[in-house]
Amino acid sequence: MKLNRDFFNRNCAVVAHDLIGKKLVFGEHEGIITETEAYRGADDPASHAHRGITARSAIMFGQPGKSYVYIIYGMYYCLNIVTEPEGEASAVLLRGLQLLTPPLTHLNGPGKLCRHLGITKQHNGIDLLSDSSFYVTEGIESPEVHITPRIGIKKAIDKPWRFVMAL
DNA sequence: AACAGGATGCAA
DNA sequence: TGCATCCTGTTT
Repeated sequence: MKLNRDFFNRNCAVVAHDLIGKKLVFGEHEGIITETEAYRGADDPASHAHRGITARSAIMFGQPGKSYVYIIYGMYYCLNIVTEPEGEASAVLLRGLQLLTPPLTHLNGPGKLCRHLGITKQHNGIDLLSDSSFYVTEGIESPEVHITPRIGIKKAIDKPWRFVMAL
């Protein structure tokens, strides 16, 4: 059962928490989401949307349930899902995936995740609610979730907005 | 522990 | 035009 718009139309930290254990489908690839991070807008210095709308960050202000793909350090793609009502900048970064399709490995890190799935900038702005091959469905019933500060950033490292599924 | 690789956006 | 950045693989 595909997650509906209301699931993403909530506070990004709540969505990031609830996405743990859900199943991501991307073409032939399927996997359980094991690690996420929440990013907000003006109140979050670590977010691309911190300084307002730019060509890159505009999607974060848009409709919840859409994909946000950006290039980091010039070579890796990172996959996010837009959350909160239109006009409220926020997104959830997908950092970890337990593959259900070969090679059944655990993808650790947003760059590796996108590289394996074949996600590129052409997958930016896709509506996961209306796409037939790129979406999120129910997965594990009640996974145990660990909450920690976000990693890989230098600002706002105090906010506990990283969510990891317990093994 | 340091760094290369190199798109993007901001300050200058 | 310069510099920092939501990363990763390779080399000290």
